[in-house]
Amino acid sequence: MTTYNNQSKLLAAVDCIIFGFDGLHLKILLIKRGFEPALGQWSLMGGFIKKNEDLDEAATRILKKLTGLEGIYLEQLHAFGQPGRDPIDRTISVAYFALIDIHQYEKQLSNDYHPEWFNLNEIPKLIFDHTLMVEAAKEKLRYKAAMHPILFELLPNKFTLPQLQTLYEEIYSASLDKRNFSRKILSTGLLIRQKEKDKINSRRGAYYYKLDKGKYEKKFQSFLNIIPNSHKLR
Amino acid sequence: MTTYNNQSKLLAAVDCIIFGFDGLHLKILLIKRGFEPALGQWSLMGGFIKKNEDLDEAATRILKKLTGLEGIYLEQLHAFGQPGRDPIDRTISVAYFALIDIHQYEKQLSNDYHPEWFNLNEIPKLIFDHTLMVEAAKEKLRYKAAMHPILFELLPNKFTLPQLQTLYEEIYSASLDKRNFSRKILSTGLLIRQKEKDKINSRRGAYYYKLDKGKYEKKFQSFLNIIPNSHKLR
DNA sequence: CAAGATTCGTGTCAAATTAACACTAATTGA
DNA sequence: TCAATTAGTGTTAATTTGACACGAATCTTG
Repeated sequence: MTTYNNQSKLLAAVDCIIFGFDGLHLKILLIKRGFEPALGQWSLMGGFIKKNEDLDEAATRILKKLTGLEGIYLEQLHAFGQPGRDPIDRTISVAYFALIDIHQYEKQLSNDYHPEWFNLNEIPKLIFDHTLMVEAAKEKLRYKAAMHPILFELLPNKFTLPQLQTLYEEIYSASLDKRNFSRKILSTGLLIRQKEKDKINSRRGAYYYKLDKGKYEKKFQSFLNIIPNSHKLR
Repeated sequence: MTTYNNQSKLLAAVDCIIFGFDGLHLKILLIKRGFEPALGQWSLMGGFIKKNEDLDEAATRILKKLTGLEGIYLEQLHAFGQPGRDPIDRTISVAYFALIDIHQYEKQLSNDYHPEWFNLNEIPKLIFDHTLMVEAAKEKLRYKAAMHPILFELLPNKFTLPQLQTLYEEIYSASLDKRNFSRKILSTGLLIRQKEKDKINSRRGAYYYKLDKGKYEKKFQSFLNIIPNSHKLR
């Protein structure tokens, strides 16, 4: 026997939950589905896995197709395989979540997909089980960000501590003490203060910081405890 | 258009990494593959996903087929989809990991699969990408157990603190201070001390404990910090 | 150009948590 | 009954955490 007989084949797809942060709110990028079924309805960006493509490759390809971006933080989230989740044909979808700097994205809007950013609490009805996927992605992002220095991926190359704090506050719907926050963040040693200040968002101006890339790679697995009592969440 | 034309279909499978603990060592259960290709080689227990089956269902079915057990801790680990990972036909496999009480298993060995338990550091060469899967499962188990009270799943209904400590020590290749260990574990309030003692493993005997199931469900998300400096691991 | 408004940046202290550490108690087997 | 083994427990010092408030820098406006 050199084939697997009698096993039913099915379609395999990838869907991407793309997070961005506009300085105030955490958002995800949705598209208007361009083909039947559910043409015109809001959907995650996705696509079928090609014949000679690995899952990660497929996700990277799809992310690039929508955003034009490469070298993005991308992580496999979960495989979804309910029979009937796609009404047309049995399809397993492997969901990925991506964190992008929303400003890099905005520069190049040229798409057939009519993509739009939605605040997390204003997400429209989505096709299939995409709402489930988004929920799972939100949860995983919160889980992971409580322990790993991951949220930098949502900010520009240079960012300020107030920006970073706002992002944490948005993600955890919590307000944080800025003295404790900066103490914890700076104690990781991951940030390098720049000489320039951001004078756009305040009169006085806040120092820009950059990630220490070397330490970032090494320390990625380190656990932060940015959110006081984050272990009591949920 | 009411079908997805021109998309290539493929096979979808589930593979299970089954962990057990014999009181001394953490082990995984492997089988001798019963069909070509790679007949007779060591492999994870797995199977194709059926026509009307969800992924979790498939994993549950496969776990039951091998161990006879139901109601087992089972969690999706990762989807593996390298083209060519199965030399016969393009197959995506969704890996699950399971934690079982090895003693419940031992009671009923009656299998065509010739299953055997292997210590984690004595795992033989496995087919396809199963070695990768096992590595990922080990890592995830260590990650998760550092923060969630999950290891009880590997122990019998009644267990002693020394047993539990040995399990933690085995998983993290660390030796722990038993005073600090018991303080931390008991402070979760998850354990209920029984009146009987385990007189098998020591002369003096150690109290048995049972899980407080109610609190366990509620507190599952709680973060423990059993391993001092677990955040410095890896 | 002075006064007011805004937001940034920083330090202390008390409370809680953590890690390090050693001895007595219970039981069995010789 | 003595020796050997393993269980069970408490204190202290160090570290980490959370709560808390004010002066500094800069821009705007009158």
